[in-house]
This record gives sequence, C-alpha cells and structure tokens, in this order.
Amino acid sequence: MIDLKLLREQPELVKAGVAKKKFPCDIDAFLELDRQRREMITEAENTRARQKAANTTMSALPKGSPEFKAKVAEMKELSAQVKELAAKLEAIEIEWKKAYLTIPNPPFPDVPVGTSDDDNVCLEVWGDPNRPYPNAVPHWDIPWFSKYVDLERGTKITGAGFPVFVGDMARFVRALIQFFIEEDTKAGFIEVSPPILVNQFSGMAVGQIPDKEGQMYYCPLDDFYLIPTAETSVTNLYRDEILEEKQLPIYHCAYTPCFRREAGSHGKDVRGMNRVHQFDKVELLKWVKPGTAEAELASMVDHVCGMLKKLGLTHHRMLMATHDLSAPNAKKIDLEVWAAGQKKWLEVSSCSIFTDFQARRANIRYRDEEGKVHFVHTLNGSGLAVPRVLVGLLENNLQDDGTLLVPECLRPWVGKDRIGIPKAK
RNA sequence: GGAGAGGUGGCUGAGUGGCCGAUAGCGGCGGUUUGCUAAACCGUUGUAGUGGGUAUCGCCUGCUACCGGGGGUUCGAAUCCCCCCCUCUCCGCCA
Repeated sequence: MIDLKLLREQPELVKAGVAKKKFPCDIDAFLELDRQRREMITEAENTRARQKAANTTMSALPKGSPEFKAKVAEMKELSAQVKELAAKLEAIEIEWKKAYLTIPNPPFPDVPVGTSDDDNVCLEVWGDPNRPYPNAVPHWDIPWFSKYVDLERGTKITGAGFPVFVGDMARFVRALIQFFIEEDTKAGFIEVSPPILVNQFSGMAVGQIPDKEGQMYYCPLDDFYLIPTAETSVTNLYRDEILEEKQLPIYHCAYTPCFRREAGSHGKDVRGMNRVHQFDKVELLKWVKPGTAEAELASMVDHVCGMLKKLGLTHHRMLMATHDLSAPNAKKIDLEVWAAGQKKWLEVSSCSIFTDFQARRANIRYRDEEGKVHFVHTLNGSGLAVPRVLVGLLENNLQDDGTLLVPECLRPWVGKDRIGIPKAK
C-alpha cells in the first residue's frame, strides 16, 4: 500500500511513477472513491456521535419512567439510521480498499524505464562468460545426471518438477544450504526456521494473495498455503508490531523449501532443474529505517555476490527496468549466473527494496526516540536459491574426466572434491 | 479428538448492560527534592480513522473506532447470546 497522504496531496507524482510500471490502476477513480469514503465517514460518525450523546442523557433518566420510555422510542429511529449508514460505509470501504490495494509502489527515480529485458542495465560482471568451458553441456545431458537428480522417480512420487536428489547430490544440496546459512549468519543475518505453511492473512500481508494466489499450492482442509518463498513466512514475523528504533536494522535469514505451481509456464524452461515446483532456498530479509534502504540493498547485493565469488560462479548484477518490477518493488537488482552448457544467464537471486509498501500492508512499524511511530522499510533477496546455483556449477565445473569439481568452500560439507561418475577410459 | 479454565492498554490485573477508552499497580517519560545514584512525592502515558484550527508537515483540538476474531440481541455491549481462533490444565490418539 502506498502512502495515502502522498497520494492525496501529490497525485500527479504518484501517477507518473505508477505509469512506468505495467499494472492497470486508475488513480483518479480511486481518489473519487476516497472522497466518497471520507464524506460517508463524516456522516456516519456524526450520526453515531448524536446517538452516543443521546444515550448519555438517557442513562440519567430513571429507568421505566415515561420520559425514559419516550426516549427509547425516539432512539429507535436514530439507531436504525446509524445501522444504515454503517452498512453504506462498509460497502464503500470494501470497494475503496480493493482499489487501494491495486495501486503499485512507484519505482525509484534511478530505475530504468523499460518494456523488455533489453532495458535492464548490467551494473557489473564477475568472471567471463566468453571464456572457454571445454566440457560444458546442458546439465540434463550430463551422462550421470539422472542417477543423481532423479526427475523420473520424482514424477512417480508427486509429479513433474519435483526432483529427487540422490547420494552425493543430496549431500551436495545440503552442503549448499549449509554454506549459504553459514555465510549469511557471518554477515549478521540471524537465522530463523519458519513454518512453510501459512494462513491466508500472511499471504495477503506480503502481497501474494490475491495477486499470485494461482501460483501457490493450497490446502483447503485447513485453509493453508505452501510458501513460494521464505519471504512469505518471515515477513510476517513482526506483523502488527511496533518495534523499538534501537532494534533496527533487523537482519534475518531463513532456509525453507519453496513451492511454486508455475502455472502458465508449462513448456518453458522445463528441462532439467531450471524451473521446478519444489526447491530449496535461503532467503535474506531486512527491516530498516527509511532513508537507509539504498545502502542496505547495496550491502545485501555485495554479500550475495561474495558467496557467488566463493563458489567461483561467473555472474552479473542487473538493475531491473520498470517492466520487471512487481507491484511492491521500488527497486530490484537481480543476480544471474552464467550457465555455460545452456549458454544463458539464470536468475539465482533477486534483491528488492519495498520501501514502506509491504510494511503498510503487514502493519510493521517502529517507535523513534521521540515516541513517534513510523513504518519500517523492508528489503529481501535470495541468499541463495539452490537448484540454479547447482545448475551453474554442473554446467561450468565439469572436468575432463566427466566429474563435477566441488568448489573449495563446499568441501567441508560435501566431504570430497569430485562428485559424479568418471568417464570410462 | 474429549473435558475444564481463560484471552482486557508495554506488563500485571479490576471491571457482568448506560456514569468505561476502560480502576489500580508496575514499567516508561517529565518534574520536585538530593553532593551523585537510589528512594519518596507530583504530573504524564496506546493505536488508527476522520473533521476543524494553526505561527502548516509539526503541534493544538473535536469526533469515531479498537477490551482475541466474526456475527447477533438491545435505544445502548468489554459486559448478554452464537460461531471461530488462540493459550493453559487433564484425558485420549499419533509422528
């Protein structure tokens, strides 16, 4: 939700910002609705005030006296009016709220205005995608791949897009998670291990319901959703709370499995592990004071890039153009890893500033030293998503003998420096 | 899943139909006293919406809402009724 005061006082500014994004929303229509709502509130509350005042007078009269009885009869009329106005107000409020929720967060001024991926701006490249990767093949073409990532049997158990990691690969996945959590913790992110089923309210607070409801798995018996990212759970950690200024900034990291229906994307990127329905991810989240968000985003991106460097993965930072921003995003930087076999960049992390947009929805505030209450600003980013990092390693690190070279930083947890089956000589 | 108890402001805890946005205590903030600290005493103390004022972005002020959530009864609900959620105790069941 955007700041109502800003919207009322400087609608042109908001309109200009919102127009850069690709979301349908009619701000003039909303402002008209807003005017009606306020008018209705005034009327309903004035009537209610009269009722309350009359009730106070009434309570002084002896009960059962003729005056009292006359007053009761008189009050019935007013009571009916109050109820009628309250019902009218509620109807307007529902419409108003619905319209309010559709207004996206305007992007920051430095976000490039764009309509396609070509408009995204590359900020930095680490490594060289053009250098030779002599053994690179798309990961699904690695001879031993299906023995270690069993997509066939995953299909038997659940359906397409639910990989089964086997043996050293299961251990490798666990090693990645471990590595990410260790690095994140060292960088000051406090680990949390949240529920991976959330109720409807949590989904709404983050903005995934109703917008992306169709992308989430749903348990009707209990009315729970499987989370598409730890963001959904962890953003709600401080929902409806007023934090103390000295608590900020708060940094958390959380490992969870993530579940995405990926409805509408069948046939696209479905081979191998590029796009799966269940995957492991460590998410980074920050709750910060307004004004510090840019610096916090930069340090988050630096930290995540640091992990990619330790893994030796060629990657670049992309400042995403407006067409790629979700409704709550004010600014987004994606990190993409070079997958030498497929010869394409794969998104492994997406770091975003939400300003106070999510905080308003989730009602997360802080009290400053003067006792005044403000909304916090939230940020989050992946740190990191397992399957695509794995794809990058599989496609870039294949050795002449056909095995996968385990990056130094993962060896303590993998327990060996090569995995996979060597080619027969 | 069954039985019972309960859910009130930052916390503890009163309140069983109107005088209750809510007694009191603690904590917090401001002050007096004091060599400092503490104690004592005095004052103050939530959030949101909406209207008005203004020395106009910060403050003053009116009103409304909020006593786990939702509905109902009533002229009037923290208080009565119904449904749901949560916590605690006991029993049962099961990783």
